[in-house]
Amino acid sequence: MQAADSNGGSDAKEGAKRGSATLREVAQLAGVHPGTASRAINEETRGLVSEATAKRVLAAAKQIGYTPNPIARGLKTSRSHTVGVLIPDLTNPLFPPIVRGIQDRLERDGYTPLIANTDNDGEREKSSIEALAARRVDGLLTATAQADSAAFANLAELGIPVVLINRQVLGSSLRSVAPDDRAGVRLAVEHLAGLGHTRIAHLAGPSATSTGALRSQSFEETMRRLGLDPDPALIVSGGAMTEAEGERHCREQLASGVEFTAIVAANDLVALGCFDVFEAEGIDCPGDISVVGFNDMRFADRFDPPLTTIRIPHSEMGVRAAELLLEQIRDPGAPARHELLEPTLVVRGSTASPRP
Amino acid sequence: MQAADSNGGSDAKEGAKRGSATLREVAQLAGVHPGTASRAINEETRGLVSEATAKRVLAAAKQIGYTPNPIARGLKTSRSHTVGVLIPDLTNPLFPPIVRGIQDRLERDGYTPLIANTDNDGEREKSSIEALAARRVDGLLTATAQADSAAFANLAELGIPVVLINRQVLGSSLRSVAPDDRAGVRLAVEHLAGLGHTRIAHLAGPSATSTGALRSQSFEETMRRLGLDPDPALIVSGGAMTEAEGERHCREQLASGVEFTAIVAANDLVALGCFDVFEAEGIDCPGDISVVGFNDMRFADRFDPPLTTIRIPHSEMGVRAAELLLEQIRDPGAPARHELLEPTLVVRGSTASPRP
DNA sequence: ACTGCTCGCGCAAACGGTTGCAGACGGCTC
DNA sequence: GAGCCGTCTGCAACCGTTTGCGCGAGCAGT
Repeated sequence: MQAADSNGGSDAKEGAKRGSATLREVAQLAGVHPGTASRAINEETRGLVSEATAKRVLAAAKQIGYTPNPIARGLKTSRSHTVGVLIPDLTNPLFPPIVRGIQDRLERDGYTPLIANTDNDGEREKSSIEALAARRVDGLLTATAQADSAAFANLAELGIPVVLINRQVLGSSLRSVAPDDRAGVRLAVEHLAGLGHTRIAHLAGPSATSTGALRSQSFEETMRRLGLDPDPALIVSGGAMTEAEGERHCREQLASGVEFTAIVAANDLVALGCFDVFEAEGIDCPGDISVVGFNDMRFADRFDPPLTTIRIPHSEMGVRAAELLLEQIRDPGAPARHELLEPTLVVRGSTASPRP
Repeated sequence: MQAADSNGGSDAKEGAKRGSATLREVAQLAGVHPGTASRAINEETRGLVSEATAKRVLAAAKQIGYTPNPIARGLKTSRSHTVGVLIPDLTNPLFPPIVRGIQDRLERDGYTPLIANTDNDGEREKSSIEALAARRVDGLLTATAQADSAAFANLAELGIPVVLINRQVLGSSLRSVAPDDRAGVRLAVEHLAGLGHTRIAHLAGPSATSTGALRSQSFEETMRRLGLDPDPALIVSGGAMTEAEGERHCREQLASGVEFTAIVAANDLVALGCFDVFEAEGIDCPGDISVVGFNDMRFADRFDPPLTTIRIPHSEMGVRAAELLLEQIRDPGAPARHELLEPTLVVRGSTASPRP
């Protein structure tokens, strides 16, 4: 600050401090070669220099507040210590906890997530992947619903590790972590059947996603196993898993005239859509119709009525996904793994026994 | 370990494609010098080469699928095209829309956000800032409540632009965008007064944050202006703006024995905390006590009762913040600006006239 | 035809680290 | 005491782009 020596350029002296010191400066201060300084500073190569030198270098680094420049390092090592995270929409309450889990786990290992929203739009997804690849991410986590598998195959070819979240591509070598959708739906149907329901409808998600497909598949299986009729007329599928689509499907189902006393919704948002038509049509939930959701997203306990749903460990899902990816980044040859997280039933106010 | 790749060798051809082609290769293919290729590829320097050459280079680039390596570019230009985003907790429903706005706006200009959660912990905040600085972000957006202003001053000194979200440091040169907290609370109080309430309590946030301070300040002012008594016994402040703290404060307020028929909560989460004690104590809302929140976070319309609250344009806030930052990155000399976003009152089911 | 321009392009030096290679040095064995 | 070996450090070549500098060619002016 004190312009003691310089002319006017109060800040332009001492290398301007911009972005802190360089390795070269540290080396100079410690009286060693930059290469040596590099080795001393890097944990893994520290063993290559004498303890005394290491100590001296570290002290020098500390003294002038040196922080390694990851950009420069990345250029040489072609490692960015960065991973891409693809999600449909951060605004969907399902994702923040997942992302949070990812961030926390990644941070521990010095990795930084680059988050991109795709809005479930194939084009956006593709361009996001390209952008991420251009940024030289070391890996990719993706929680998008329908993936252009071509794009991912591409990545795999480039040698960029990928792990899928919340869905899986069967038979592929892509690692994944997802809730046990089948088990979850099983829990839901059994709960409803236990309450005495026999005519249960299913508002399924898009069958193109493993989430949608698995859940409706499990729905049918469980119904059958319990001796109930998985009437195709009671299953409507295809739409996105949003409130709007839930509302639409629920309305359709009601209009079809087929009788039912309970609904297994593809997820909580879809269940919320049902609530909307109930409200509009004067239907009592759970009196007239019971509903169970899926995900147990935040505030599910505060809706009117509080939503009975299937809880999955969101944040843990993020953590595990991050771990799988890290593992794969370090050892690209590791075998593919598909991890399934156990769901649990959370009974609240949206389910009850059917009227006799 | 990585003996995996040696024998199979299927992928090791053609330079392994790892991370796509380099500028040098493009240049070679186009028959020009790398420097020329660089100029041709870069929009801004394209004018320096002949049109014919540019065309040839671009074609070559396209042919071999060249994508510039931002790491290398960043090393040379000391621009990472990356900005840090500091938030307390992504899991707090207030933030996803803000972040989404930031992402969308930044993306348009080729910038990528690096998001870090601080959990309102000073230590974490400091280390996050350091980590972000180490990654050489070009700027910083921060939505954290209480900021160690020293840390930010530090950044400012390093020449890293900062813009504050959802709060402001008065008199500082830091740019900021925030909702007009005073106007918001004014709306809330006027609404309540309009319904006939005279004894209105305020569950304030921490006075150390501009959000908390401004809101409670405006509360008192408005009460006074309306000729109502801003009884200090009706104002409790200090806690974090969470459900738990809201619950605690609400319970305290009730226990104090001071009469009141309405509550202005510091934000929606605090309001939710009130709902919890109402439920536990058998208090009817809005029958016995009216509540108005702040933020109109997602699902505020679905609570029981639907929450009357002050809506602020979250996503727009993110967008504006990003714009301010971009502006400042490009022109560091630009004057400081504090932007205030207009809030609106959203009347729902948690407010009603007091019992006569 | 010669000077003086402008225009396009090549050249090479960065940016800040990492890393294979080789040499210096000291201690050990025989 | 010579040879060998292991340890530590210096050297320099990268990694992929950007960019200041200068040179040669083309062209107009006189």
